[in-house]
Amino acid sequence: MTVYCKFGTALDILTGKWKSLILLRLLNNGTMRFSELQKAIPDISKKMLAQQLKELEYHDIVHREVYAEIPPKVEYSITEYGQLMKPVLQTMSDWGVGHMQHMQKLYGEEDEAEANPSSLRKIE
Amino acid sequence: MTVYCKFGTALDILTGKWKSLILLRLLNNGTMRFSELQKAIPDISKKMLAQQLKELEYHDIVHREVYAEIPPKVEYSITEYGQLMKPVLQTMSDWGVGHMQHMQKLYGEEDEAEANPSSLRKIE
DNA sequence: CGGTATCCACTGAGATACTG
DNA sequence: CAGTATCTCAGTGGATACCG
Repeated sequence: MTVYCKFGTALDILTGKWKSLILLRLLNNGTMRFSELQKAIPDISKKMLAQQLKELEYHDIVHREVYAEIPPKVEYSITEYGQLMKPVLQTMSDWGVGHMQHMQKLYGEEDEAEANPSSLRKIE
Repeated sequence: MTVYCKFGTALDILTGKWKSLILLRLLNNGTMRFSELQKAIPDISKKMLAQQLKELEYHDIVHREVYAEIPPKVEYSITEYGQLMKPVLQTMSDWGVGHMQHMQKLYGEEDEAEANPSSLRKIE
C-alpha cells in the first residue's frame, strides 16, 4: 500500500485524461485565459476544464490570477513549483513514443498512428 | 491531439489504479503466480486482476507462462521490454514523494502520510 | 487454481441552463 | 467572460456464481 501511495500521488495528478492536456498547453504557451484553454482543447467541457484547473491549483501546479474587470478575466499559468512536472511529463512522453513504435512492430499499422512529429518535444 | 496521444499512451498503460500495483509487485518479486498477486494486492478482485494482466500482456509488458498441470498454474513476469518501464515508474515515484512533502508544507499534516520510507526505491 | 460470465451499484463526465 | 448547478447516461469496477 505504501508503495502505491507514492506512485499513486503522481498518478492522481496526471490522470484524468484532461490534466495532461491542460498542463501541456500551459507549458507551451505560458499564460492562458479560461476561454483560450477551451479553444485550445476543443473537446473539453467548461465543467471539466474548471474542475481540473481547480485541482491543479490546489496542488500548487497551476496559478490562477483573477482580474477585477467587467467582463471578468482570469489567467492561468504554471507555478514555479509546477515546472517540476516537466521532466515527469517528458519521461512519460518519451516512453509513450517508444511504446507506440513497439506496438506497431508487434501488431502492425492498425493503431491510429497519424504519423505526426512528436510535438511534446516543445516542452523541451 | 497529437501532443496528447504520445503522453496519453503512457497514461493509458499506467492509469487504471491497479496496473501500477501489479507492475510494482512483479518488478520487486520477479515471477509471481496469479494467486500470489491476489494476496499481494489485497483489495483487487479476480476480475480486475485478470483484466489488467491481460492488458499488460497485450502491451508486451508482462509475460504469461501457463503450465499444463492439474491444478493449473500460471506465472507472470515482466518482459525484457517491460523493464523499460522502470525509469518511468521511478521518475513518477520520485516526483510523487516530493509532492507529498510539498503538500504537507502547504496544507499541514492532514494527508494520510504514514511516514513510511519510500519502498518504491526497491525498484532501484 | 485460474479464470469467465452475469448482474448491479456507483461514479465520471457530457449537455444544458443559469449567475455574478 | 468565467464559472456553477442539475440532470442524465455510459462505462468502470465490485460481488457472486460457475467452468476447465
